[in-house]
Amino acid sequence: MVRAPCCEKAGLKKGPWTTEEDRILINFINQNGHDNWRALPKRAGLLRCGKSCRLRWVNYLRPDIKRGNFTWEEEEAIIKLHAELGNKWSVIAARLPGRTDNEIKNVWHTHLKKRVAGKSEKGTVKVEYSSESDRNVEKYSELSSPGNSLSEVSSVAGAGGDNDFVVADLLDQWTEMGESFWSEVFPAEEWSGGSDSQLQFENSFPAELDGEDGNDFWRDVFNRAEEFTKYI
DNA sequence: AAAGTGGTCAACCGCTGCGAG
DNA sequence: GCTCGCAGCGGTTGACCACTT
Repeated sequence: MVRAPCCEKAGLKKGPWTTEEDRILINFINQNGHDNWRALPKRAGLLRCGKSCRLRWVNYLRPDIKRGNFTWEEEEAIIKLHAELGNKWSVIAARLPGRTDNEIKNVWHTHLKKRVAGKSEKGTVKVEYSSESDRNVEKYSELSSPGNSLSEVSSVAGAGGDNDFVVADLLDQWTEMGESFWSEVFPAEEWSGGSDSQLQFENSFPAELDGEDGNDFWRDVFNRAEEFTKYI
């Protein structure tokens, strides 16, 4: 038996949403919720299929969506999570509050994939750094790329004898942080900021990892990563 | 200034998993 | 246990924009 299409094709609008349609959808969901996407467009008076409405809401209109460029931390988180989970965009998105699976998928295909591929090509890549901190950032990111997943880094570096403690310490701290950080639920309002959203992200790290300026943990990781790279 | 090229991102398509009957 | 309908997911497309030649 052939399943009926998700919506009748005739009479339903496709393509970019207008501001008027957005307004109607937002108003309707604010008043009635979205318990039934299929019935929603009819009830709201929209000439769209339920799928289209859902997508528009989830990826664009939801109030807790964090707009703007991805921060470096977010990009590195995506790289790390992708190395662990593969193309499970919705799972990755669930761990990056305010970001959508579609957005993450796009950013992966547009730049992160190339970044990772470039690094794994020969192990090292010529990169021009605008500052010393950028250089630390690059070194740190090498540790978490798919070519150097944490488990692989561990096994490779683990043969280093006396230097094991450096690796183990770094990984322990990262793992500890990872478990609590990624599973922690952040209130949506903390993520719905405007131009200062990066600051909000930085300030959202668990308190135990947070230093005087909120970035001591990351700085420590970068410094340790730099030290770590001497041994590999 | 115009044409060509590449990057970005919103949106669509088709498939899958799951719950209800 | 089976079928159906639905929401959700990941892959892909295409329009738009910026940059280069």
